[in-house]
Amino acid sequence: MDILSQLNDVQRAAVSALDGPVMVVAGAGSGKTRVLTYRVANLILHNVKPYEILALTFTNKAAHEMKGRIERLVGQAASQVWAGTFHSIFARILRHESEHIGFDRNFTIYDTEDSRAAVKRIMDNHNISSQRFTARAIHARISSAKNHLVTPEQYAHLAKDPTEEATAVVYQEYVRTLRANNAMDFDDLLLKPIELFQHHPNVLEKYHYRFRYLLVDEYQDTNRAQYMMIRLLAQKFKNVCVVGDDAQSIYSFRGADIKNILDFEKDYPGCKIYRLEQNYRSTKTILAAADNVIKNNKGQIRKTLWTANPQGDHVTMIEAEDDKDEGMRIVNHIRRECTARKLDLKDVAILYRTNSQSRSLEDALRRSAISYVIIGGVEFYKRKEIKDVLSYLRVVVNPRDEESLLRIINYPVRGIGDTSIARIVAYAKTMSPERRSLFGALGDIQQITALNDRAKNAITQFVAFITKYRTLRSELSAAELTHALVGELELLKKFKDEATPESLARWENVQELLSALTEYCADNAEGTLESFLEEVSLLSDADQKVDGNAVTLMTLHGAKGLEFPLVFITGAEDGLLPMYQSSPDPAEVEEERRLFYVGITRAMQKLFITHTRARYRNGELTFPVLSRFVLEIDEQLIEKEGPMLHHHAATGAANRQQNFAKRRETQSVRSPHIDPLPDYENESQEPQSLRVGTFVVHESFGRGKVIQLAGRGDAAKAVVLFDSVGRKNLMLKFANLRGA
DNA sequence: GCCTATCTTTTTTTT
DNA sequence: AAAGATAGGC
Repeated sequence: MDILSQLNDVQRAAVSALDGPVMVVAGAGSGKTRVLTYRVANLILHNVKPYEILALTFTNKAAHEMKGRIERLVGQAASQVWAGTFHSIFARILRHESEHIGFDRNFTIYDTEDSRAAVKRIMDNHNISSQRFTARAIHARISSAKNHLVTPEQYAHLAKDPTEEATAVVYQEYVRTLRANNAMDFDDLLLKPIELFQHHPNVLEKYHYRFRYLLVDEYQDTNRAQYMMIRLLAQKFKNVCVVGDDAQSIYSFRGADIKNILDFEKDYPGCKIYRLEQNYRSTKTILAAADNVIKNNKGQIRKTLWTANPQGDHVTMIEAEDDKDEGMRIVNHIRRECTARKLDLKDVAILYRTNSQSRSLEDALRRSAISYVIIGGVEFYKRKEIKDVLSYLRVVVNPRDEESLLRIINYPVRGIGDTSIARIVAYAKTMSPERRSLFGALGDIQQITALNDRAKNAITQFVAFITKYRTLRSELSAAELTHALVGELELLKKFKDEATPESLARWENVQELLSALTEYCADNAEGTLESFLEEVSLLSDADQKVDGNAVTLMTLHGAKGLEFPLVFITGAEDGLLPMYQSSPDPAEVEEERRLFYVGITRAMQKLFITHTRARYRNGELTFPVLSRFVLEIDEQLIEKEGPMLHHHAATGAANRQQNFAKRRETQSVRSPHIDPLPDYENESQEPQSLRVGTFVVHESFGRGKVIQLAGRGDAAKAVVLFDSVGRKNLMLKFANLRGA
C-alpha cells in the first residue's frame, strides 16, 4: 500500500524522514496524529522492527488509538510497537529492572492523595505545623523539585525561606518513607528510570537498542524529567521525532517546560523541522477567532494556520444571568443545533475551566433528559470505598505499603484506634532496620506489652486475614481473590444494611469495581492483581471510555487532542478563565490564553462561548466580569445572545467597555432574535432585589424595614428594623426574607 | 475507642 | 457547597 499518497506535502516529508532528529510543529487540527501513525507505519514498511519503536503519548487512550490506526495501515505487526504514556511505559521498565534500584518489583504506585497523606504524616512526626504549611503545598513543592530533577540534598542546600526549609526536611524524609514502603509516586516513575540509566550505563545501552526509534507526542507538555529521559534514550541513535504545538502548552503547573520545544533545535543540531499549517478541522471563522486570541502571546513559534474549509457560522457569545441560566441556554442550543445540523449528542462537547462547574450544567442536562458523560471529576478509582478495597489489595501485594495499611487497619472498624496504632508504630521504631516496618511489627504483636488484649486479638485476626489472601494469590485470579476478600469483609452487606442513599451508591461502586476486575481478568489472560493495580493507578481521566450517544462534559485540559463539531466553552469570565487568585501574573495569563486557544480549536463547525453575570463559587455568589480573552476576538466573527444589560465590564480599560457597547449595536442588527429571559420563581433571594429602605417579611418577626446591607453570597447580612421586635442583624442565608 | 456535631477552609488544571 | 479537622459526649 502506498501510504504516502494519503498525506499532504509537509506531512509526507515528515513521515519520510526516517532517521535522525525530527521536530514536527503541528498546529491545531493539522493532522499531527496522522503524521505520527503514518510515520510508525512507514518505519515498519522500511523494515524497522515494530518492537524497536517506542511511541510516548499523553494518555493511554491516545496510545490505544494510535496502535489501532497503525494496525489498519500495516496489520498485526502494530501490536508489537511500544506505545503508552511516559508513566506506564517506565513503570513497566522499572518493574523489570527493579533489582538495580533497590525496590521490589511489586512496588505500589502512590497517587497524589496517597503522597499527600504520607507528607501529612511526616509533617506531624516532625512537628511541622500543618497550620502554617499545608501538606498540599509542601507536596506540591516536593513534586516540583522532583520534576526539575532537584534532589533532597540540593533542595536543602537551596532552601532560603521557612517554607522551603520545612519542605527540605519533609522531602528528605518523604523519599526515605517511600523507599521503606516500597512505593513510588508519579514523579518517581520518571525520576527513577533516569537514575537507573545514569547509574547503570549498561542498562541504558540495552534500551538504546531496545528503542531504536522514539516518537513523542505532545512534546510541548513534557517536563524537565521527561525531556532528560528522551535525551538519554535518544543519545546513541538520535532517531527521535517529537511532535507538538507550543501554542497548546497547558501543563506548566505540572512542570511542563515550553522551552523543551523552543530549544529542540539547539539540543539536536541538524534536526529537521516541519511545520504543519493546514488545518483540516475547523471553519475559517473558528480558526480566525483562535488566531485573534493566540497572537496576543509573546514568544511563540510563529505559525500561520490556514484552512480550505468553509467560512462557517459566527461564534456565538452567550451572556447568561447565572450558572443555572447558562446551563439552560446551552441545552436549548444543543437541541436546536443538533436538529438543524443533523448532529448527534456525541458530537457536542461542553468545556469548562474547573470541574466544579459541571454541576449546574449537569442539572440542566438532566432536567432536559439529554444524556451526557462527564470525563474526569471525582474519578471512580478515587472514591473512598474503592480506595479502601484497593488498599486491601495493595497490602496483599505489598505489605510494606504503610499508607494503604494505615488506611485499612481499622476499616471496617475492628477496635484498633489511634492509640494502639501509635503504640505499634513506636514499637516498629525499635525493630532492627532491615525488618522495620509496620506490617512486620504487627507480626510481633504479642510482644508489644503496652497493648491490651482486645487490640492484640484484633491485630492477630487482621494479620491472619492479610496473610491468607497473600497465600491465595497463587491459587485465585485477581477477580476471584477480590470477590472473596470483599465477601469476607462483609462490605457489601454493611452498605446494604445502612440503606442510606450514600451507602447504596457505595454498594453500587464496589459492585462496579468487582465487575471491572472480572472484565479485566477475562480480557487479560495473564492479568495479575499487580498489573490491575498498576493499570488503575495510571489510568487518566482522558482514558475513560465513552460509549453511547451522549454530550461530553470535561475540563479544557481534558479536551486536548479531541475535536467536536459543536463546542461550548463555558464560564468565559475573568478570574475563572483566565483563572487567577489575586493579581494576574503575565506568564500565567499566557498559559490560560493557550488553554482558551485549545478550547476554541476543538470546534469543527460551531463554537459557543458563554459567561454569566452571577455565579456561585465556593458557595459564594460572585459577579464576574467578561473574560479579557473574549475581547480579543474580532467582533466581526461574533454574534451575541443574552440580556447584555448595564454591563459592568469593569476592570480597567474603559475602551473595552465601549468596544463592547459598539458590538451590541452591530449585533442587534445582525440577530434580531434574542431569547427572552427565563422567568425564575423565588427570586427573592437575589441580592439585587433587596435594598436599603425596602420592606420585608420574616417568618417569625413579621414585617420590617431594611436599614443596612453587607456581605455577599452566604456571608450576606442585613440589618432589619422589625415592627414587632425592633432591630435585628440577620444572615440572609437563613433569614428567608420575602418582599412585603 | 468511637461517633457525632460543629467549625474551618477551599488555587485550577493531572500523570 | 463540600470536605476536612477538631472537640466533646458516650
